[in-house]
Amino acid sequence: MAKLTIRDIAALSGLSKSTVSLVLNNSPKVDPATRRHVLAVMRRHRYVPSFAATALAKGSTRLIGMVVPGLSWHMVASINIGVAAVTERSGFDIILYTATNDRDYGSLIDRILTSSMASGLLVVSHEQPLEPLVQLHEEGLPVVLVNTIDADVALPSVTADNYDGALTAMDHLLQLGHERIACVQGRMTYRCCQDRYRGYLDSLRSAGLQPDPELTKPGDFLPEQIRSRSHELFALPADQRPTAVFAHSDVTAYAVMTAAAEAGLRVPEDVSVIGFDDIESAAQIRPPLTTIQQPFIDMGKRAAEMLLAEIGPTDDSSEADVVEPPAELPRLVMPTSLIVRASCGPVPVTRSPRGRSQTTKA
Amino acid sequence: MAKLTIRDIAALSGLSKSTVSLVLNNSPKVDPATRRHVLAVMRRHRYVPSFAATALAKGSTRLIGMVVPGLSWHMVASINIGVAAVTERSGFDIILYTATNDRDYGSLIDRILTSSMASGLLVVSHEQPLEPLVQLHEEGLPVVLVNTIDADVALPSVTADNYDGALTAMDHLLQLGHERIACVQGRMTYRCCQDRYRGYLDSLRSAGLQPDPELTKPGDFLPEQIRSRSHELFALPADQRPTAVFAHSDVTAYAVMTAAAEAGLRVPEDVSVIGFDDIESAAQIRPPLTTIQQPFIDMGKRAAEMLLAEIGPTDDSSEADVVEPPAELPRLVMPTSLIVRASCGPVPVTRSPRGRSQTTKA
DNA sequence: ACCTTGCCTGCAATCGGTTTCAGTACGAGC
DNA sequence: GCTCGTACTGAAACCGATTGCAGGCAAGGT
Repeated sequence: MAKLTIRDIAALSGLSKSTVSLVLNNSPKVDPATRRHVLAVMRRHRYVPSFAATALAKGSTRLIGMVVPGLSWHMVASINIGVAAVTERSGFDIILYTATNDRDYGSLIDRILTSSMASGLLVVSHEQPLEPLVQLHEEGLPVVLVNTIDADVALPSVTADNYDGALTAMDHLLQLGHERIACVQGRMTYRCCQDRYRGYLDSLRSAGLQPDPELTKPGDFLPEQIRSRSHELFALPADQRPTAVFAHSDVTAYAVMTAAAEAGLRVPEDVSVIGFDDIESAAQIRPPLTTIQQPFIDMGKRAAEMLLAEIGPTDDSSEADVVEPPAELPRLVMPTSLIVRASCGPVPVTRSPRGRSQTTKA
Repeated sequence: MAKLTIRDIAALSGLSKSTVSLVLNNSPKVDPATRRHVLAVMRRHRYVPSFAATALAKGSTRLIGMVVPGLSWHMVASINIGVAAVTERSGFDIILYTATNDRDYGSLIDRILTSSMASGLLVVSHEQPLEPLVQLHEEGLPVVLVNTIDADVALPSVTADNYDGALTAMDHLLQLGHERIACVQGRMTYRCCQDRYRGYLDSLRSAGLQPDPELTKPGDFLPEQIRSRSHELFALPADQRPTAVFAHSDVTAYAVMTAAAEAGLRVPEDVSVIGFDDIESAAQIRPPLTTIQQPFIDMGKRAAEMLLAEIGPTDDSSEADVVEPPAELPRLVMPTSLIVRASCGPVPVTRSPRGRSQTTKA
């Protein structure tokens, strides 16, 4: 009943505290037979070393903090799968910080890191200022940003190649013959959305097309707003109306498709829609959504690996000029991939009868 | 640079270790002025007491474990919002356990609880055997089940009233005049799905209708399977085809609607579909889904509150016959609510031209 | 018979707090 | 001038591990 301590295990197995501790720490200086015996005793009595005591003595908790903007996004759920797979394998556990609106990040980070509650921090899609993190990182605290939304900060990060993804999406539409391609943006304060929009613009321009400001609509990931702005798009006279829409996310694409249906337009016959993310339901809706897949699970894995690598070597390297990582900040940019389903088709034949010349491809 | 300790703060503020500790623990025995001074010194030097040391000394981590089956479900995300709101307010943090396929639950639970890493456990929609948890709970370890899928176990729990929700859903359909109502089931090993099915059957029977086994289809929450089984439903001859479908979840309802569209049936004109959950996109799809809302956020809150209540009173009550909670296991069953949108309509008039006699309504 | 080597013991310090307790300094109240 | 209460001190024990070190004991090599 009363919690067992290492001392009890020592007594029960007829050995000394030191030896038991050595067993716990996989020291090679213990006879294999003895080790087995001790482990058997532990198992029999369901002994598990005190987490707090171990943490205090070792100076490390084997806990990593994960800050997320909420769990409801596909992205977060997927990243977590990757992270969990890696941390679990390495015997780390995850402290979850759901970043609600009003939380005070400064003190949160202090709580986690300064109290050495967590050995490292994984920050997913953070909307808050990152300066405090940069400072802590310079002081030697492992931090990795996943899917960061900020412009370049001096922190290791793992992101998807949003710019290239946008290029790929646009390429797909261009190859189908579309020229009047609209863009329904996500939250433009996010780096990823800026990148996607940059890709949109560059792609048009390098195809010799002039981006039409009329065809760019803010959406901010809000279904209602997306729908009403899409209606503006579809209400345009036929020769100005877009034949395709590049949506900054899959749920944005859903809303665009809904608006299209409400406007009496069929997807993909009248208008093509391409999304971004490849969320689970993308394959299930009607029509199945063509989209750009982001490798979230892998991003989670890689991020966790990077973090563990940063943590690993020196468990508490408060000694010795710690400043080794100026070498080069690891910044992983992972490739996206085009998933072709059924929401994009060739440009409607009835439209644009005048001499469309296929612009030369790069 | 080197981490500050309570001893440093004592020196810096010209006081003793004891006093500083008293300040940290909000003891009333410290002069308010002194307290302010100490706090100022702490803030100035960004001191945060060591998590491990505090945990060791106090015998409690203020960490609660949350075991979830994955983050990708709406349910889990919502429950977490509620849980986080409560724990955050009480200064607890959450250790997240994503229950992947192969994880060894026994050892996991030992790690968390026996090592007193977490002061309590919140188990969300658990598919694993619960006996070890029951045992630990009897030994005095706080556990609360949220949205449990098991039959009654001797553990405190918070669930939605799935049976009543099913009744409400069916009532809605019955009132619209439907009599041939199909049921596309979820994972029938889950308690919640059993309850929903029970509600379906009871509702039919109490309306004087004979449940038609032909109209019950397993779905197991798998979109592909749901679609193909729904096709069987819609391929039935017109007089045997269901005029309404009660789907065991919203995503199930989506798949049913997709199948309907593929079969050339319109929702709700030709067939009504009602879901269960009220996930975010339910209002966004076409047609907006009528569904039964589960109060997940509140469930999370209540569960967290129950858990904290169990933890709260006695921080480390290893003394004194701990066995107080046999009194009554708190089992909270929370009401669901019908959200009427547009996916359900009156029974089609064109159908059943031959002498369908409207059975007497209750 | 001597020296290694391998395995283990016991003791003690350490991690950074909490908590208790006897004791002190100081000002107020009588 | 005495007592009392308040606010604080300093020392010490404690939480349950890790780690280092001196030393013991037995088996094995030479």
